[in-house]
Amino acid sequence: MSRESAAPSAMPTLEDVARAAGVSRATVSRVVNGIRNVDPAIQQAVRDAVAATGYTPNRAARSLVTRRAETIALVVSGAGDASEEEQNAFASGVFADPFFGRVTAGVVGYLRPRSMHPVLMFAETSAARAQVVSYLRQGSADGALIVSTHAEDPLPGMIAAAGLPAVLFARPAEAVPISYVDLAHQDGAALAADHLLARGCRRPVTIAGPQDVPAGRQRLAGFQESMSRQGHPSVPVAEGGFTLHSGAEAMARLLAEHPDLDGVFAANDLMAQGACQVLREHGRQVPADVAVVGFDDSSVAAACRPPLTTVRQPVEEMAAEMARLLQERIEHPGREVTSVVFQPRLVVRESA
Amino acid sequence: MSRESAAPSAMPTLEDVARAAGVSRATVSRVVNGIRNVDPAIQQAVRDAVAATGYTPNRAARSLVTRRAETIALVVSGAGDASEEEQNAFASGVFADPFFGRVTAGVVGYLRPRSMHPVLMFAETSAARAQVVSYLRQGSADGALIVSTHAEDPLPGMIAAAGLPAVLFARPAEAVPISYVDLAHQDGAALAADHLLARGCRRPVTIAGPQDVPAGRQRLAGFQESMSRQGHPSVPVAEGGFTLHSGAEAMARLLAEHPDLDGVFAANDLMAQGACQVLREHGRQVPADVAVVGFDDSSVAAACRPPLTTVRQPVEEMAAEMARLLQERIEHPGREVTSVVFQPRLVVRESA
DNA sequence: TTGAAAGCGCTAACAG
DNA sequence: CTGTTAGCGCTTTCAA
Repeated sequence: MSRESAAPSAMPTLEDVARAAGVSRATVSRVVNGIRNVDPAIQQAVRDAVAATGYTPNRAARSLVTRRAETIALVVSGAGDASEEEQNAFASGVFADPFFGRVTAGVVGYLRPRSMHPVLMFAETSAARAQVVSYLRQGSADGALIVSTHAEDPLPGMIAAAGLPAVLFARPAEAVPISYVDLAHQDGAALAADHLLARGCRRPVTIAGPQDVPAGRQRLAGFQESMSRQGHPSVPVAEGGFTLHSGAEAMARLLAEHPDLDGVFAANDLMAQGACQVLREHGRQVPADVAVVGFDDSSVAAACRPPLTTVRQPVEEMAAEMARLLQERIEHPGREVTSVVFQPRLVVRESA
Repeated sequence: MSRESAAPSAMPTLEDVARAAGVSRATVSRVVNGIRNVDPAIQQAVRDAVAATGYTPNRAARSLVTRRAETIALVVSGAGDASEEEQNAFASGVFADPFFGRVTAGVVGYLRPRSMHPVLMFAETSAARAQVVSYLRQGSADGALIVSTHAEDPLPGMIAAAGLPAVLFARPAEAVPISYVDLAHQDGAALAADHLLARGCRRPVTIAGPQDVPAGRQRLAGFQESMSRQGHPSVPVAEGGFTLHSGAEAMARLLAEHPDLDGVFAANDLMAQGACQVLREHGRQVPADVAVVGFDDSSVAAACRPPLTTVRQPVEEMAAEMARLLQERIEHPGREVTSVVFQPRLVVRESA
């Protein structure tokens, strides 16, 4: 038999439990919600009745009166307006970067112990962005955790304008009254510069991230500044797009123009991995001939050959903090927005 | 000013719109839900009122009466009972495999045009599994899309026993009255075997997936069977765990025991990539000295050096089909469970 | 400490 | 074609 019993229609309600326990709905509600001032004996009776009936509170009914969905949205946002095909590519592409998996893990790590689960949304088109706003306005979620992939992302502004609770990963390009968590990217890049120089690099180059993304700009600035302060005022730069492929291409360009380079700082691990591949294909040993430092300490850093020396961005902790900030904001809508900036640290492996 | 206006308390209701339009709640409800039989003039008046008031239907209220959450759960399930630390590792580890990103993309691709969004849940401990069941029983989601990482996963059984709508990715180890989508793994592995032999391999070996996972077992069986039929009754096997690292280790073992090998079939791309790394480190050229075929056609296949010849598993389409089957099941609970098996195909790149 | 009663915002008969 | 009327299942004053 592959026919299932129609369980849903038989779902017991508070009323059923109340009848079974010989008390009122209100009393059952109280013990279910752990409110004191209920006679221990009755409390036990209710608990038995709950077990006997297999009662589970109906979330919609509860939300209707509490005005809380007990759900938050995790939205991966982009800019622009992609075609439907590009949309799907966006969704798979996003997870090709281990970064988002870490964000997810951090968010779930915080939410789950609190019996909450994130609703996953992508917002790379104006229609999708409108869907996100409407989702929140419907009360389907109490707030949003937003991870933008572009600086000109209009979503934070839309959310702020609608007065909806949200927290961003990374400070937005233009000031918006929304809390965010971020990393001291410049400090991290400086760490990379210092390490490269300390191990004796004479001709450093860098594969920068996209310069229309704050993190990309800041990492480059931090690297250049530290280098410049230490006698390397103009380090060759090739811009990549935070992908493995773009990192490989950038490395090839750099190699062509500066064959004598002996150290490279890639603005993320994926590009560092691409750089390592190209370096090897050009017969350069890493780190013997060329030292490579990445950024993020994502899963590819350890998997890369050789394992990548990199700047650690504590994504999971940052994501958890984001969730915490959001919850705080949902509970206390009046409070000032507060942001948290994490400090990176260098993780030395074999590539430099 | 960083204080936001308290929008939520002022959310307009159907009543407000009705008053503004000079009609009844029911009429407003009708036009909002696109039900015919409403005078065009009134329809317009209502639409204007909706726009004027900025009305958005309250999801909880609607769910309460329709008994539909319009939400589905996407659960990544495991077996066993991990510690809290392992739990977080599970969550990040899951997304380290591009497979899950593709599943997510496929699911979202189907759901989004229907204004639905998945709630992401991990279920690798008994407590987490209980949370999933309770989440569904609460009516927080209308059904579940389950992707198991282990064969002994008890979740499908629990879901089936509770009579909750669900669809699985991959056929469960023991029969459970739940629909599933799956791939003809054996056929795919046979494709790989044929290709290896066709290009002249004389001493093939294989890096199998974990043998406690059906897909792992089936891919090995399909490969062996096809090989055996073509004169290679006992191909050397090393078992891996579907991770890059395990693939590298398996390759090293195989290389040590069978230095003359000239072709390897890895049961997934990640392991194939690990194999390529080890092969290169041992001075073997791919594909000149050793041909390598992977499985999945995940994002790493194209990124690998050299690009991987692999067996394509149309994960996105399978995931979308899963969502479709679930929706069907939610709408027609009485119907028989139906499953769909997809056919793999070979994607030839450079590694073989 | 407990119960009665009033909704939360919406949909869905059922009349008209 | 439109309005009236019941609730959906739950929380929460307010009395008792």
